[in-house]
Amino acid sequence: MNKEDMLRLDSQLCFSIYACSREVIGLYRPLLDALEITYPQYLVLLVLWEQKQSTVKELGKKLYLDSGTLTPMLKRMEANGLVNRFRSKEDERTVLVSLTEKGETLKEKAYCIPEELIAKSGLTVEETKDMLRRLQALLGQLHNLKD
Amino acid sequence: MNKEDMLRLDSQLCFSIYACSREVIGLYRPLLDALEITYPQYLVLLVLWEQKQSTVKELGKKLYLDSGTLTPMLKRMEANGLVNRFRSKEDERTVLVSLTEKGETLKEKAYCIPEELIAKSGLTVEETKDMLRRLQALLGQLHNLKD
DNA sequence: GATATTTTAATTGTGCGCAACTTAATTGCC
DNA sequence: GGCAATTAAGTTGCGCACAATTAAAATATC
Repeated sequence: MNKEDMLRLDSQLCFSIYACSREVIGLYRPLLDALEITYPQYLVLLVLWEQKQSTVKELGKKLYLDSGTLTPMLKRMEANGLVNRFRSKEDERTVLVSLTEKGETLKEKAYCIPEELIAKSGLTVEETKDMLRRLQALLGQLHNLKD
Repeated sequence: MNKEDMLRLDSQLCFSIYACSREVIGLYRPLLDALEITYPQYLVLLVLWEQKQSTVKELGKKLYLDSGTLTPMLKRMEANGLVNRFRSKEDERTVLVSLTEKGETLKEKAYCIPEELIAKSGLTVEETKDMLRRLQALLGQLHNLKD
């Protein structure tokens, strides 16, 4: 395979990966619009619906985002009444993030999102789980490559 | 599967898809930094290296980007001396984008990108092609879902 | 126990991504 | 030909991403 073909292959891969993630976000958008949240905000809420409270650092680790992204985003979410932010008493450096009543309640409306998307995609739950497994394997590989 | 488990599955999928595309871009970043271009600019150049000239509309179709994203990006690339932009004579609405000498030359430096990444990933060319096929199939499915 | 190092958020600045809107050219239709 | 509808870019405004820097608290080292 010559270098011209290699570059063409790279180009197709770059296009596909880029477009895929944006298509997925585009699928969620109308559903998330109904909850008046964005996709990254949905990710934060998904974490908080699981564990009620988190720190900025922990959110960053789970979502692969840094404070430069999270701080303004969490401030917007606070302004929209979804979360509370306050400094930890034990360690004044860390900021704790928790759900408000409104943020908690939003979970009820969110249950329909995976249901609608799975229905729309025509995938079975097992097929979806399999896709997840492959994605997570890929993510693990990618993460290790950075060494 | 109850709705709680469905939401958990959705959450893992959302995290994985989001993180994957950002990890990939992160892999390219150091290589693209050397060329002083960003990932989306690399995508534009990949198109122009293939066909020398394109329109904003055509670029948007290939990269799934609209003029609100492309116009300022192409202006930055023009300011960096990578591309020329000019209105078509036949149809004054359309803007043609072509490579400058500098943009053309950059291709030589870009050949090493797919080589380095394939080497780093440990994948064979065949495995990479297979991954591309699966990605393109997924992209096609996703695109059809919007109906 | 004072000082250097590390850790955690916040801030600043640049570049997308996209919705909504505007402007200007072209096409359709009568 | 004249006018409405369509099409292609551009503009505006907001929300991420992320690099680089700063500020403040905690920890390590001596």
